Formats: sequence, C-alpha cells, structure tokens
Amino acid sequence: MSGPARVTHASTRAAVLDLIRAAGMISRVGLVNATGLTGGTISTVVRGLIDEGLVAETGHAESTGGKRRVMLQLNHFARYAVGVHLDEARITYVLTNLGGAVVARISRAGCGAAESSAVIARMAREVDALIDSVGVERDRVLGLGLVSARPAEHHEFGQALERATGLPVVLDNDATAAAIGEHWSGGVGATSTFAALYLGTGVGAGVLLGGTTYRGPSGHAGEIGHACLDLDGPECWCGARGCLEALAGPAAVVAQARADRSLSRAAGLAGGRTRAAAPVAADFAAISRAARRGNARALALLERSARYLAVGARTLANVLDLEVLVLTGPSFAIAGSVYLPVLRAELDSAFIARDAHRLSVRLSPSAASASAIGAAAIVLQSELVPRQKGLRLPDDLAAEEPPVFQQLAR
Amino acid sequence: MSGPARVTHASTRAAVLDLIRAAGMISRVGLVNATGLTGGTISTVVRGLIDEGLVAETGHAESTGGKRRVMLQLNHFARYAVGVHLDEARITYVLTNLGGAVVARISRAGCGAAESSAVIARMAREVDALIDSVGVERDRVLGLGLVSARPAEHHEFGQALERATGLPVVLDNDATAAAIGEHWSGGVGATSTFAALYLGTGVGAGVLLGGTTYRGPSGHAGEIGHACLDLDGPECWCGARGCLEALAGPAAVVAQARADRSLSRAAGLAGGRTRAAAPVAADFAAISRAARRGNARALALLERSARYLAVGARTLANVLDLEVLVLTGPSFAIAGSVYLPVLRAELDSAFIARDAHRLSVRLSPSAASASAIGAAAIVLQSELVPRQKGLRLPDDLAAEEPPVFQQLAR
DNA sequence: CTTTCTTTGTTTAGTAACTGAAGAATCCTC
DNA sequence: GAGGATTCTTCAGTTACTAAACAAAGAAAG
Repeated sequence: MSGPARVTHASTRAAVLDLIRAAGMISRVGLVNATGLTGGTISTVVRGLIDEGLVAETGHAESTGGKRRVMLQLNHFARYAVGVHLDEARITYVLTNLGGAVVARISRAGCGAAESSAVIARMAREVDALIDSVGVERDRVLGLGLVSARPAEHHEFGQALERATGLPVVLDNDATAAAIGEHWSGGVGATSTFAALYLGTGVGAGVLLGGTTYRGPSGHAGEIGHACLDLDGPECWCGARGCLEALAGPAAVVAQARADRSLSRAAGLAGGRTRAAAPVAADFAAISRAARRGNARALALLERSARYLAVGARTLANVLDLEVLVLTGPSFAIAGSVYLPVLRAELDSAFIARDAHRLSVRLSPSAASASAIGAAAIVLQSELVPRQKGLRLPDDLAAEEPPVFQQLAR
Repeated sequence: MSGPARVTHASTRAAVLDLIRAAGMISRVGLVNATGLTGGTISTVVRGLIDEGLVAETGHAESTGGKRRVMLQLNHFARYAVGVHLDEARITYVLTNLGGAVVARISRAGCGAAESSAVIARMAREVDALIDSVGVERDRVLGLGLVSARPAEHHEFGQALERATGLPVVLDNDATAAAIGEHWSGGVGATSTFAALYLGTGVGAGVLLGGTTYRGPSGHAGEIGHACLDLDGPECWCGARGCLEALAGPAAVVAQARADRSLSRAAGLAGGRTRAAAPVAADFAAISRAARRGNARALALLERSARYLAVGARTLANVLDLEVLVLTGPSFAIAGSVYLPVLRAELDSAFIARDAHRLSVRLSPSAASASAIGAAAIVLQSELVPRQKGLRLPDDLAAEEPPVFQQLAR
C-alpha cells in the first residue's frame, strides 16, 4: 500500500522551511500542494520545525467551507546570522534575523596593510559589539558569512576568524551573496531565475537559476564585467580589450571624470588634487551628486556608463534566460536612479525571450549593504537548508579507474 | 545500525546508468567510489540493470592485489533512439544506439510550405525506412527526438508525429540537443560544466551545468547570438544593434561576401546570380572552400567572423564559468578549422577564470549532424534517466494561497 | 601446495523517510 | 444540532538505503 518514496533534491525539512520562508505565510495544506508530499509527512515535518522553534503558528485563514487553515510563519527572532562584507576600504557588519532583516549594522574603515592577527582580533571585537548591541544570545547566532570580491584569498583568514569568534564562518563572493540576500529576503519568487547585477567599484553578478545558487566550477559564474562590448575598446586589467568594466565600471567613470578638468572642479573630485589614488567610491558619489544637481557632463558620463551596462545586462539576461534582474551594490545605491530607466528600456526592447516571459528589472531596496546582508543570508541558508547531499560524482573519475582492461573470452 | 538514507538528486538507478555511460567502462567498486553509495546498493542496482539488458559484464581488470574487478559497460545495442533535425531547408534523421553512436542516417530536402498532414505522413515513412534499413526491432526504439531552432512552434506537429510513428516524441532546441549529444557520447566529463557553441545559419549555444541541462525558464538559455559586441553595430532582426549574429553569423558572412563582387565571382556565390534568397548554407560552404583554396578575401571574412565569435564565446565562458566549449553545428563542420585556433587563442588569453581552471575548446567530431544525434540523445536521456522527481514548487504559489489571514490572539 | 592477506562482490537485518488510509478536530450551513 | 466539508494527525506498510558479516577470487610467501 504505497507508491515509491519520492526522491527530493534537498532534504524535506529544508525544502519545507524554505517554502515557509519564501511564502511568508502558508498553511499545512498549502505546503502539501506546493511540495507534492502528503499531509501526514507535512504534519510531522512541521511539528519538528515548531519544536525547534524555527516556525510558529500565527493565526488562521478564513474558512473555505470547513476547518480553517492554521497559518505558519518563520519565527524570525529564533535565530540570527552575522554578515561581513570586506570591501576595498570598508568593512560592513550586519546582524540579521531568520527572515534576513537587519537588526544591527556597523561599518568601519578597512585595515589596509595591518598585521593579519591584529585584524582578526579587531574584527572579532567588532562582531561581539554588533551582537551585544541588541542583546542577542550568542547561541542563537548561527554563524558568520564573510564575503569579498576574491573569497579564495581569504581562506586562512576565515579559519582564524572562526577560532576568534567561535562562530562557523562561510566564505563567498560578494555578488553571489547579494543575489542570495535578495532571494532570502523574499523580493523574488522562490524558484525564479534571476541575477543580482552588482556595481561596486567593478561590475559583477550573482546568479540563481530556478531558486538554486549557481557559482560555477570555480565560483566565477556571473562574471559579466569582462564581457566584451567593443573589440577595439580600451585595455582592461584582465588582459582583454573592451570589457564592460573597463568601458563603464565605476572606476572607468571616475577616471573619465577626473580627466575632465571642468567636471573635476565642479564635482570636487580628488583626482584634481595631489592624492593620486583617491578612493573611487567617493569620487563616484561626487559625480552622482553633481549629476543630480544638474551638471550635464556628469549626467552624460553616467548615462554613457548606463548604456554600456544595459547591453551587458542584455547579454547576461539572454544567456541565462533571466526572469528578474536586481540592481544592487554600493554604486547602484548611489546612482541607481540614473541606471534603472536605461536598463529597463534596453531590456524591454531587446531581451530575446521577451515574447516568452517578462523580465522584471528593479533596484534593490538595500543596495548599499546588499553584500553584507547576503553574507548573513548565506549562513542562514547553509545552516538551515543543508547543502545538497546528493551523489558524489568526482571529476577524477578517470584517474580513479586505472585498472587495465583485459578482455574475457566467453 | 544505519545512517540517514542518502538523498540523491536523481534516482539512483539513473545515476548509476549515467555513470556507466560516462565512464565507458567501470567496475562495481568504481561505482561505489563515484557515487558514495555502499557496495550492497550498487550490487542490487547493477543486477537490475543487467536483468533489463541495459548493462553487461564485459571482462576483468587486472588485479590490484586481490580479486579482479568485473568491468561493466552499457549494452550499446539494447536500445535505440531516433533523432530528427528540422533545419531551414533539410531534415536529417539518425538512428543511434544506447551509446549515442549513429547506426543509420538519412538526410532529405525540407518540405517548405507543404500541407502539414502530408509532411507528417512523409516523415513517418522516412523514420520507418531509417529503422528498417538496419533491421532494428521496433520495440527496441525508445522514442523520437525532434529538434529545431524554434521548438515551441512544433508542438502540435510533434503530437501528430507521435501518432503517426507510434513513438514517443520529445521536442527541443537544436543547440541544446547538440550539447546533450556531446555529453551523451562521452566527449566531456559526466559532471563538467560546458556549452556547445552551435553555428548553423544563426549562432546559439546549448548549456550543461555540472552535467545537468540548463534550458532556462522559457528554453532560451544560451542565446549568445544576441550578445552585443558593438553599441553602434548593424541592426539585427531581433531589434537590437551590434548582435554577434548580425556581425559575424554565417548569414552575415554570406551577406558580406555577396557584396564583394570579386569574391562572389571567385567563390561562385548565388548572390551574384538572379536568385536573391539563395541558401545561406550553400554560400557559406562556398566561401569556406574559397578560403581553403587560398582566397585571401574569403579567409579575411571568416577570420573577422571568428574574432567576433571568439569574444562572444569569451563572454559566454565568463558568465557560465565553463570548463569545456565544444564547437558544433553545420557551419563549424565546414569552417571549424578557421574558427578553432582563433577561439582558442582568445580564451587562453582572456578567459577570466583561467587561473582557476582550464577551459578546453574543441571541435565536435560530428559537427554536421550534432543536432540530430543530440535529438536522439535527448530520448535516451529522458527514457533512461527519468526527469527529476523532486519537489513540485509551483510558481503560482501566491495564487494558490488565497485565504485571507486573520491574526490570532494568543 | 598450503597458509595468509587483500580485494571484490553478495547477503542480510535494520532504519529513515516516505505513502495511503482511517480517524479526529474544527468550522459552516441549514 | 445534524450533516457535510475541510484540515490536521495517527498509524501501519513500503521503499531505498546502510552497516556489517560473509563468500569468492586472486596474490604473496613459505
């Protein structure tokens, strides 16, 4: 008296939890319909989640002719996570609850070339201060997400931080983190295919395909910043020519503005002064302010950047068949209002699958701290939605199978 | 006495079968190592596959100090599949065995604007002829894969063909099919992340991420043909400017050649004659022959196209973090030797993740009929590696959960 | 040839995670 | 307050696995 056990792609508990999170509020019957599992299974899984304190019954739906549905919601204050974003010159810390909402936030100047052990100690102190500032019990903090542009370089750093804080540390790319953050805080559908276009000083993107993070074999997926938009364009640090980042990234915009004497003066750019390596972020903000004040040259520079970014976004959307594109990162936080209409116009008119489905383009509501929030979301996800325990399919299969074949007579 | 049952991302039977296919030859111990399952499980699963006739024991490996391993292989002639590629002007039929090897192949001129029912009847006849030509029993043919550039338009056609042939019909995109074909016939690793860059008259790509086909929410994933490589480039039929396809697709190359009086004459292009809409494929082949004969203008045109295609491929590889790029499709079958070195050079020097892992670029050994072979491979895959039976996560979750919430006092 | 060790593959009993179906609880309608 | 509708729980049964013991086949050493 049974069909075959259904094979799930993640553990059932995790899938149910994720659905509750994504739906915001849902009943057991809703979960039955959404998962395809039976009522009995949902009943026991939900009981487990309630016992753990992760989920709570929060009310009733109106009757549809019989017993009213008991509504379930994530118990947002049951667990917390710390997210840390190591930017070029700043460290941003956030403490979020289970729903991905920020409950505490601090931001400090980066530590340049300081001794690693001193930096670790300082960061551990700042994380402690973050947690203590809102009186959250330590054992409710699931872990710490540490994200940066080049996470691979922070491997040992992450392990040291794990020892210093006593929290499990996970590393990731800042653009991927931003995408996961958007997904976790529920702006986009649970299974939608979307990318977070991340504009910091460079240009990148984090990618979720059908609700699942796609990082690529080496974690470089979404590298749209080095899409070529001009075969004879300027040389890029990556070795190629005409890369989106070299043509239109914030660093390129700032360089173009600094070369314009009159704009430099009007916007008060550091480039005009003695400090040669003035922070790009500050000057980009100054250019953006100048544009808002009505400076035509500043606006023209930003719009030129937006046009390049728009065709880059078009390529990204075409290759991945995106449903949603979220603009995020510090530079979009500053100048998003200039970029958004240009990107929307390009994608409305030139996205190749536009007849098949809509591509919604929007600005992140928390673009400035998206990566730090995402870092925390990665912790929530990795702790609550355990990594796929599927088949191990090692790449070195060929190397593993050396025995020489020897034909058998039969 | 047990750990938790391992959750697999596809059914175990399918995963094991896929591993045997991908490895070519493997022992039970090899499968244990590759899957992470225990010997007992592998033992029973393999017995089932042998009982079904899908797998056979084909010999022994040399001893490594104990009992010799019994080697397992796909029983290539246990099942067959038909693949049909509807191209602009040709229909290509192949019959492949379980290993994806072609056992029969026919190619016919397309049927233009003929009555649909007549076309169905003709195709059913030709499929029958294909199967009968090698004396394969009908019940060993798993199904028919029908691929084209715009599969969505062939839905009803597919159903009619299903009735006419008595074979289950699956539809897909020709570029995706080509990628699956490469995967199935084992040129690329079982879990590698790769794309098949498909050059027909247009430019497209089929994508497999970690061994799993990625089609995107509307089946448009891999649409690299409309990546923008020049903001002020020529207008494309898609509505945008500077698309890869408009700059460098075979149709564009042919148009450029036809505009060149001397080249037209030298290569014997149809463009010079009265027929205005001469087939692009024929002229592209003529240009390629001219280039091989040493015509500098033909070669220059092809190399220009290759340079554009190379930067387009770079963008594709960057966004998807590819490990392997296979060049396939009729136009690469003809002119692959011109394109391959240009693409290799570009990707060796400008692929952004080149420090993290190799990106291997190669020409498909069966580029000319890759789509038809892939169409058959899709059947093999869909019949033998049943679609993921995971959780249903309906998009209309919000619509499904209408009951109005009503806060409970507690 | 015998003993001992290594490796491969099979069998068996036990378990987690489901399903299906029956039953209990709750609400609406008449 | 009886009857139907709907939601949720309980429970026995099935499936797909695991762990561990066992059997079989060969290698190495004396």
